[in-house]
Amino acid sequence: MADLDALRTLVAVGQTGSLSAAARELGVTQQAVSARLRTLESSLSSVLVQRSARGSLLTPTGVIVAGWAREVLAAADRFDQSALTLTGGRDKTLRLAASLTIAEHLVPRWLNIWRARVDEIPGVRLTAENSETVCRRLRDGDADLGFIETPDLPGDLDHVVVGQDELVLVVAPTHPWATRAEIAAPELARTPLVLRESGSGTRRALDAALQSAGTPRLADPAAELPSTLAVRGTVRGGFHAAVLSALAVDTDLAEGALVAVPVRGVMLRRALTAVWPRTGLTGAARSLLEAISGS
Amino acid sequence: MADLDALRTLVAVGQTGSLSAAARELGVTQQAVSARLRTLESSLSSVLVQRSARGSLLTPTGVIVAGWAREVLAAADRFDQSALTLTGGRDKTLRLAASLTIAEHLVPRWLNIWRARVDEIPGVRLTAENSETVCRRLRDGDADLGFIETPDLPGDLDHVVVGQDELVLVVAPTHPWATRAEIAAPELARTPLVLRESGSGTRRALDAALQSAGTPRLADPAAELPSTLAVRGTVRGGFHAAVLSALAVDTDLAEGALVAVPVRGVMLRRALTAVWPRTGLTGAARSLLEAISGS
DNA sequence: GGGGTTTACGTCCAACGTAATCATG
DNA sequence: CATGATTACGTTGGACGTAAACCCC
Repeated sequence: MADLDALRTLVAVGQTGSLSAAARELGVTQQAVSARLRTLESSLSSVLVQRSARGSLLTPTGVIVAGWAREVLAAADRFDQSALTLTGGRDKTLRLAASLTIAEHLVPRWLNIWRARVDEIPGVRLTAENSETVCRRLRDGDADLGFIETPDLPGDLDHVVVGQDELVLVVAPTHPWATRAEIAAPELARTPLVLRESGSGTRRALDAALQSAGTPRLADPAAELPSTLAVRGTVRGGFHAAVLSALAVDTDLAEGALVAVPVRGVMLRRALTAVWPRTGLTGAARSLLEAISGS
Repeated sequence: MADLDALRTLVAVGQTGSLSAAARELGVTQQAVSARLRTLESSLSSVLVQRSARGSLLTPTGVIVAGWAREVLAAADRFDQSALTLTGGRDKTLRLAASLTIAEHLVPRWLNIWRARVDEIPGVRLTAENSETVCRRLRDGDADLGFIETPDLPGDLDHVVVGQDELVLVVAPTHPWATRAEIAAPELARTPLVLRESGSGTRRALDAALQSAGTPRLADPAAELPSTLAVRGTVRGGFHAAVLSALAVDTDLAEGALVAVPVRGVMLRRALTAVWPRTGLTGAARSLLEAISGS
């Protein structure tokens, strides 16, 4: 609805107190700022800026809209920061290889913490792939540090546990299970769920957990979808339940779009492990690991 | 850097598993989707989608980028939701009037909770103004429910406390105080701070708290700025400290862009109060209040 | 007169839709 | 041959910069 440039403009006006100053900061003409603002104001049908002959102030409405805008811009900045790690700098960059869930949710967070603790962090290049590939890259010297979520650790690499990932049973708020206090493991196992294709890390972890809890094997899935994204979408539709990483659904849970249902009789949890070659940690990798574990 | 439509497109492709399906969902031609995707891919210089003659799948990189994109889109959706409350529907809408900090940070959150708990919430119109104006609107029948953060409650309105707002002393991570265990109230009072103009609610609250703690009056400010936005920016510059609402800086604190320093010897805290006319609460207002307090 | 702002106008690029082409199961 | 993707091309609208005018201390 509202484009990012318009929001950035509003915030700049709020910070500087003048359209022209905001224009200088943004590197556009003052007229462009004026135009952007009027477009934004009309699209919200609210007056956001009190213009005057010597400076402009945000109206009360402008203040709160600018506050809301800051949230969006912060999210966009985080995206840009994360995206930068895909291409990475040239030399002296820290090369990370992480399995999907970790690369998506945890690595950006860790890099943020690292940035806050260390004055100047080196460039980072992040690649996302499955656990076996992560380990192969480390052996081949194509990566300095890896993160995996499988229980089976390779013997020829050093490792340390850096966190836990919990799997949670989620349903839409309208689903019958949404109001259940808990679901017993066997009932979960025999109910058709929305699942990733077999072989996916999350599905293997669920399988393994149920098996070690002694419940019957998983029922045939209600649907088998190629991505967590698609699974989430289907669950929000309201007809089926799924088991997903807590990391993947935490915002949905916080917003109330999905509901977590406790499962009794099985430990749905797996360790997240950092791995690196026996030849040792590079300085940057060691520094990052320290930042992660110190948090 | 990346525009929202491109991100939306990527997510749609991930959910549907095909460019054409995504195009239908987005209401554009399939060619447009193809073009958007290629622009995005080249701007990130990464392959995000594995195209094939019968469907397309996200690459591992595509999966994590789509995940990051979802965060941005969720933030944008929250913005749109909040922005809707500025114009509001027509009749049967709940008219809220809130002071700035509450309107900016809390009302959107409360409405989300309300939405999650009640099947269908009515339209909402939100106006932001200072506490006196909020009360006047309630008396005049121009609003159904108000939220204020002043300690002085008008006697002719009903009220209930709905939360607490904490004021926190914040500095940049590079500021000398960033590593201090605590600051004593008198030291805070005699240090020039970055403040809002006198008369602002936050400044009055700080003044009152220090006074009731028996410390000397506040020193002359290091700078007097017209908006919290500007104050935040100056503090991030690193030279000065400020006292701001915890609500206004929580994301900065979480990201490590600012550091909170405990203050000893003074209670920097104020109640957030819902107020409404003696004539009673409307049904919608009562329902909202219940959702807030039940959370 | 020196910020600060708006109005007017011409330019240009980026995004889209139509149409034709290619690939695959 | 139906489905899905790309390439090619012409149109257009929105966003920007230049220029001129206005307003207030």
